Amino acid sequence: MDPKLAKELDLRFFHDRGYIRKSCPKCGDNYWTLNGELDLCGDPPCVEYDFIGNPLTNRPFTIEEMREEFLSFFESKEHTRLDRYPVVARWRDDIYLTIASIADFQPFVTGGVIPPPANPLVISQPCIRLNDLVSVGKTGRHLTCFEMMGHHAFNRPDDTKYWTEECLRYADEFLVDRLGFDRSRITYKEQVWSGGGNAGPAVEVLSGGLEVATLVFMSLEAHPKGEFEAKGERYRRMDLQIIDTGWGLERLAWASQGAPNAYQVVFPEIVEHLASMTGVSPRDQDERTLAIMQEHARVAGVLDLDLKSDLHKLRKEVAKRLGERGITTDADELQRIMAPIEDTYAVADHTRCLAFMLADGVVPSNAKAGYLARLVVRRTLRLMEQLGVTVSIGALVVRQMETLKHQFPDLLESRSRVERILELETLRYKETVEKGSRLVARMAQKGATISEEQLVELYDSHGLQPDIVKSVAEPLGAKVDVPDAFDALVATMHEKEIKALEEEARPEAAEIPATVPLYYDTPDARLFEAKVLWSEGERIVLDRTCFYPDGGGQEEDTGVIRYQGKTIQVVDVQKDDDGHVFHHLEKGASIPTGAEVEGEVDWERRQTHMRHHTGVHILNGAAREVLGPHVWQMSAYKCEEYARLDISHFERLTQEELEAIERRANEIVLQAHDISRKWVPREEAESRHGFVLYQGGVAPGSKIRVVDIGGGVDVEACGGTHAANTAEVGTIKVVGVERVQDGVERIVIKCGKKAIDEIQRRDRLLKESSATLSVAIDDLPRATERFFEEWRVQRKQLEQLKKKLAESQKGSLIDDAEEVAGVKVVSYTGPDEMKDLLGLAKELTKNPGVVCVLGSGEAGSGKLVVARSDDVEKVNAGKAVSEAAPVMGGKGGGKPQMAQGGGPDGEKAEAAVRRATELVKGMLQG
RNA sequence: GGGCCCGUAGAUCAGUUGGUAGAUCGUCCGCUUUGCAAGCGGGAGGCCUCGGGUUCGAGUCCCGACGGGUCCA
Repeated sequence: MDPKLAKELDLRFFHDRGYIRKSCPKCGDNYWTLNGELDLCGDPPCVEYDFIGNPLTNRPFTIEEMREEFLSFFESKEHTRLDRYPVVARWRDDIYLTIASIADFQPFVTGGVIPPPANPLVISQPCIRLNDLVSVGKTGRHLTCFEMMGHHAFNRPDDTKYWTEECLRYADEFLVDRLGFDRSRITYKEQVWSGGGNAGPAVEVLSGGLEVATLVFMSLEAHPKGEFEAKGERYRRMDLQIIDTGWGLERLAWASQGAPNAYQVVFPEIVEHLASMTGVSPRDQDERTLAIMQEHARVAGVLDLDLKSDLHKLRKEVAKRLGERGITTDADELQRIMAPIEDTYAVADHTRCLAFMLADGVVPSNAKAGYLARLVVRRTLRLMEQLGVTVSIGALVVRQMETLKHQFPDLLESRSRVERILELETLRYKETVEKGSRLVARMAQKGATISEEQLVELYDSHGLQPDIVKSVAEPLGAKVDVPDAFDALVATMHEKEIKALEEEARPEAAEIPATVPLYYDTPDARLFEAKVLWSEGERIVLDRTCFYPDGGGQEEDTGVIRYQGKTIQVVDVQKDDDGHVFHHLEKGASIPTGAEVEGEVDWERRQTHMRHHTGVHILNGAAREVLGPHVWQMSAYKCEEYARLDISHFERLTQEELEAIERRANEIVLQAHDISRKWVPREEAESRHGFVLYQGGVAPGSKIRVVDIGGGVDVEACGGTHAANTAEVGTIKVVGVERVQDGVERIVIKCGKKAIDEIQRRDRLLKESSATLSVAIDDLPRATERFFEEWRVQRKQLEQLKKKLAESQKGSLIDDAEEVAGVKVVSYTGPDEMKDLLGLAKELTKNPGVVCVLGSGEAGSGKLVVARSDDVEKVNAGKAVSEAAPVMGGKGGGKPQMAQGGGPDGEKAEAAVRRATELVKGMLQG
């Protein structure tokens, strides 16, 4: 640790109260304690839990009590209490899920871009971390979904709240005076924290072997020449000094109860509920089992094993440790006792995780954040199967919501949607397993073993876990070898996929001032005068411009720039991160720096873009109204020809839903709502509209441009060009839907004139079709159906007629055939199709002793078929065709019994037949 | 955002250097049986997802679209 950072943790708090600074002989970290006899630092794996059966507090707290205790304590210290943020980090583009309380305030508050919503503040933030998914239920402390309680202070040079000394005093007062912790059982361990480009000294608060809090003093930012060093990176002091604390709500409550694991404390109700169905209650067990469970908890918590690949190792290790404590057992017994209990805990945990994820609007999918939800759903379903839990996963998740309703009443609002989603997900999962099982069954019947390679393919392409494969294949008598490190195997396979993305080179123009965008303040201006600030080749930067650069899913404006009487086309407009707008001129053109120019935007194109962009916002608002608040813009694109909007939704849009959305969107157009487009401080916009603002992604900066249609019909942070009133959009016509990925529907629209063009085009198509069929447009569906049906029947009849024809031809052809070496050689040239020739050939060669050479020719295409009865082994049809087809300028081939060929010179078909016949005769005689 | 797999009869799936599309189940008809389960015989049912390309010839090879599945970040 950088000594300069360690010095910042050399606090009066420690010295005044008689703490001793020690170094842990096991991990080498420094820590502070009042207990002079203490040796190890108090952090697992250096020590084991000693609070199990020996609570750290003077009374047990439930989760609710502990949360309230914490929040109200810091309220009494002038902190403002905040409501939770969603577990889906909509305000971030670097993470999908909220993983810490500080994540709520990154990057804008922590980056000093906007002021915090309150200062100092306190919050209990539900967080989701899926990294340790496999450990959940087994270690006693891992949870996918937990509440991180945090008190945060944001100190600026001119406005300081509090720093290290106060932070430690608060911790001491809260733990000792409020909760009744024993001071001598608390150690404070010195750490360096870093993440997301920031760093700072930190203090881990440990007691009873449990880390109950981390106090981070975020005060550094990454800088190559910084004076501080942390974990190999250089950092320098930043203006903002942030108190970032994370207190584990579940851990505190757990420690206060001295329970064997966190799960019984966090969701006692749901665990009991599950136990009542499976008969595996963690409480209701015989003495020995209880003892095993208790010891298991103590030991499992500190073992740092890779559970993914080596659960068996954990069991063996625990069995060994239990032996040292006088309980004789082995890995198999442990597995038998612990697995159902661990699975029960995992189900309890996962369903709570899903309650938050789904309520906050995650739509399960095969990609992105939705994939994480599906992953958890499928894991849970599998565990439920193993446990024999028969209720639906939806019922369990709703039950979780019920138990959480006092603290988080909003969860239940989405109840019906969540139930529907989980119903669909359960169906999908079952289908995947069924389909996969059939596949495995087929593999298993054929061969003896299912290879490693096949296992990986089954998992990777068909979503089948090796244990499912095993359970299907082994009863069928096949062998399945599951490698120990299966997950690692899959991971290495995927490593090869990583490809470097090519960055598009952008010109450097950082030395000049940013271009003033005129398209925001005067959106109706199409003509402007400006000065060239920078010029290189065909690219120029102006001091101001009406040209909208490519961005926000909206294509750039085009138009012309006039200079010295010349009119130069602007073919592309791009913006860099520093606000320079680059105008790309037509090929070969250039304008020198310093020149005064006049620009004119192609107004037709711009207006179309505006209609399409506003149209997309309206469509988004309409979709949210029709389908629900889980609908979220996943991506959007607007160009001159069309616009498209990708939205999250859990099933395919039906025609009815699509029409309802289209109808509502056009209603909004007709209602002629005014559209306000204003730059608003970010925090103000967020507090007024919430994170729905960030439909189109998170915009940077302290001020964001809020596009508000009709005072709330749709409100988004957006930098695009928009109409002033919805009526200007004209018409919104949905022209297509597709499914981009599971849970994401793409709606393609055309607006205004483009909508009319499209409607007219479709009208023309209908008219053409109806004219061809000579029916009225209204009768088209029925008529096409009838025609298609007739065509099908007639095609069938034709086939049968041809077959009969071939039969009747057969007799005369055989009669006329030349006989060579006891074999009848049929030679024929007609006007037939290839298929008919083949049919005839088949008919002719049914009887033994026949060879036929059939041809047909028309201008541009000649065909040749040679076939023989099975017994005429001397003749090789393939050879005859391949040698005769060149007569028609073509090629051919096939099997010895039957071959076909052809060529472009159709008029020479007869010659080809003659040639082939000669060849056949030669074979018969030779 | 990236990778992999799939699309053939109502269903589940075969389809072999590219050479006239098959099986099983279901369905329909007949026979057998007191009836059921079933058995035997026979039949119907296919724009091989669509559009391009290569080829004398494509279900099969190549490209694209559409529809599904799955894994990873």
